[in-house]
Amino acid sequence: MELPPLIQTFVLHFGEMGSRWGINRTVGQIYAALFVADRPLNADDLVLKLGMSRSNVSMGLKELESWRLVRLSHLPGDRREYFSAPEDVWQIFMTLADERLRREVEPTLTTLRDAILATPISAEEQHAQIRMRQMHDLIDLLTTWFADVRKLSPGTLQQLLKMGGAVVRLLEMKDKVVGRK
Amino acid sequence: MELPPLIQTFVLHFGEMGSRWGINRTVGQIYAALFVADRPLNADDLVLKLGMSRSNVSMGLKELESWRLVRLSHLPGDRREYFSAPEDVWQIFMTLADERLRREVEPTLTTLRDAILATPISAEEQHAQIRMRQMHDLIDLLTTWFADVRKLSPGTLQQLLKMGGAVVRLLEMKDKVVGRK
DNA sequence: TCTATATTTCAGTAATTTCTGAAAATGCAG
DNA sequence: CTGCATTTTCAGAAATTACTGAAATATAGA
Repeated sequence: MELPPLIQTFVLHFGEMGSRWGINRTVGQIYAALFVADRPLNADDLVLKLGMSRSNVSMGLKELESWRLVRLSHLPGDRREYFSAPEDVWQIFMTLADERLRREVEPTLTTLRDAILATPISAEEQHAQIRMRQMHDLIDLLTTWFADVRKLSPGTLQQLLKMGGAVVRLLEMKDKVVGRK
Repeated sequence: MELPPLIQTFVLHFGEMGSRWGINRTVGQIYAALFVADRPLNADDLVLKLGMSRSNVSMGLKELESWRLVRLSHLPGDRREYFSAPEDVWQIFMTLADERLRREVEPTLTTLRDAILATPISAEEQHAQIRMRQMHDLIDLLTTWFADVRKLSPGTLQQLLKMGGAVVRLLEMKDKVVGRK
């Protein structure tokens, strides 16, 4: 692995984290290397930097493309493809969240809905349905909230996040003004 | 696997999801079975329901205990340990979030902070540090926000989530009242 | 204490996932 | 077209992770 020590630590850490998140280690390393790079990198750059096989890099990049986490570009007079991570970390986070929602959360909600709609044939199944509905409602609440704040401009969203729990005081204020109990 | 079809689908789905999240398939199945069960289950119940070895169940339960996701109980005149998932799905979600923060996010923040504090020995490292700081600040913003709303009562939090992006209108209202531009 | 029951550990095996080199496919430049 | 640079595919090898049965350990009650 041909990387400055500071970057190597980061790349290795992300490899480990990747494997804890169902993304494999080398894919994590590739993304980390692209993320900190000061210019787009081609597949051979990554082979050199990360010390893995060409084919492995190719598969890793395909995987990252399927997550919409990399940008493709070309250099004049160079046929090779160059890859980079988006500049805006906030956008990277949103893309990641969107993909996880689509790949994991949505299928789970579908499974839950189907099970909830089925006719229970025993008390055991009836209780299971109650539990599944609780889980469904929680996931639904969280994803609906996310889809909603997702639409805000990054600036507004950031402002909102910085406020944290303090927004509650505003709610109370509003209730007082409007006159709710 | 000795489970009613409706429950079996749920258990299998959770097994698959578990393996996408760095939690292994059988641990996911065990938790799913406990989650929907209408009474606490002992290890042998799980062996019967899920068709896996006694030792595998034992290891899975240990893993779930380390995530603080199961409750232990005993039946009068029965030495065996009985396991159950907490009643409150909201609490389960919070525990999961807390553990993931502790195990994954905090070590990542530490790695990032260390790298940011190091002295860069090249332009490449200097650029990497800028990127790492961007990532650090985003993760820090999100975790700080979470720690803050985490303290709210489930009721208040739920109310807040239901509002979604609408809270922004309140912020604007406040700014108008207070007189900010 | 001893015994019976329950749980955990762990070494070996099985299953799965990751990784590689070689071959095939792609696609641009001439 | 043809030739060459580049990327992708894929079958097998390597590495990792999961799972099991058997043995060890723990513990409640007699």
